[in-house]
Amino acid sequence: MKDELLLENIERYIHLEKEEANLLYSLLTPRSLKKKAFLLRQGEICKTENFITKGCLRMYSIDEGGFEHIVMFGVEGWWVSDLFSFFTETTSEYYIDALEDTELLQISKPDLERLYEQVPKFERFFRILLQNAFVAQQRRINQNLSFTAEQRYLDFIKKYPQLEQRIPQKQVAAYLGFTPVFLSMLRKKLSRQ
Amino acid sequence: MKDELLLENIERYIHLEKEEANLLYSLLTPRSLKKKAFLLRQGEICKTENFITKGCLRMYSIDEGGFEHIVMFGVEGWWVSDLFSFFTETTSEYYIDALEDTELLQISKPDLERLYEQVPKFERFFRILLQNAFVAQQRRINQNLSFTAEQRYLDFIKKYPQLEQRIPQKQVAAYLGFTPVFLSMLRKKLSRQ
DNA sequence: CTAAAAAATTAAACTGGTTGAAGAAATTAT
DNA sequence: ATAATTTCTTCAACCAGTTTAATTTTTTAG
Repeated sequence: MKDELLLENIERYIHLEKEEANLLYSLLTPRSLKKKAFLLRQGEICKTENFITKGCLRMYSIDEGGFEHIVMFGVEGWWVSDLFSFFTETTSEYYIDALEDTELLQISKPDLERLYEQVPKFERFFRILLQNAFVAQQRRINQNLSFTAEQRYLDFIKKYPQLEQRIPQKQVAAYLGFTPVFLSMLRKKLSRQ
Repeated sequence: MKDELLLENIERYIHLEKEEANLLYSLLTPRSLKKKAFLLRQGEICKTENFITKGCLRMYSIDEGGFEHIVMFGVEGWWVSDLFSFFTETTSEYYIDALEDTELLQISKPDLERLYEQVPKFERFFRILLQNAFVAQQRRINQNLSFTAEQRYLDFIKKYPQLEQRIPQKQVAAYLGFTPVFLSMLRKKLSRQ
């Protein structure tokens, strides 16, 4: 049932025969994460790509001053992992933890490479995923450069209306790049108008 | 001779037989761009991936206030294009122009797909390219969130020392996300210490 | 259900970075 | 070479967003 989420996700870009889908599932490992549990910590190597079937993750760094900065959120239907660490097998600078109880499907690097070899189509699929992620990031860089804090917030709630309801405001602030105090002032100001 | 730059670039990730390299070159078109000439304008579709053999390009947006924001630079050995526009064949929000007289090798989308089909290794190569670009962007997002303007500038000159010499300071400011005036003040302050 | 902890609000003082304007320096075109 | 244009610098007034800290509200854990 929730497996269908992954197949839907994939079939948007490539068509899979039943055996190919079966091969994929034979290589995936389900995993549950309780709220606040870590999937990855700074200094560890990210060993898997992770597809979220339920729940919500965030990937973030902690700066010298101890402040958290969120580089990405993930919810149902999204892939989340530190691709740099995963691909290069070097230690990660990021943490990934669960903002809600979360269910994942995980694939390891050797298994992913096996998959590419046996069904080259998958290499295409993961390239397309990466393209989409790349484009979303580019958009974010551009918006961080050209938008004010207020514009970025309005764009965020427009783009992820569900997400804003699900997660604490301080996480939104840590994603948008300003303080929770400032976000609170912003919201007040916007609600008055 | 400068063709070798591309081969070196590719051979870092995949090994090419002579025929495969020949096929690649048969699909590449050289192009020259005079300084200030446009490779892409907002509203156009980005028809090619572009490998720089000489010179320097920037990809940027112009906001409502008329300010330019640089999402990426490219110099010799780099690939530059609006991947979103290229992949989806939709109009671009960006401009790409030359900061110096520039020489390119271009490949069109149909030719790239021909290349993937005939030599699937290339799909791997371009996926790796995309991975690297993705990681660089993620790093930039994280730095924009966690670093001050001064830290970002110091990181920039450390990471691209050559580039800072080659391009006007105002372009550096448009990349880092602050004003040329502020950059000038920063440089003065840093030179005093 | 209650206590404890975490998150959100408010206000005031403050700071990093902007704005506008004017002159100096460097680059470009003729 | 010279004029025209673009870029860089400097300064002072200004504003968007931060900081600190106290209070209230919401969430979590037992």
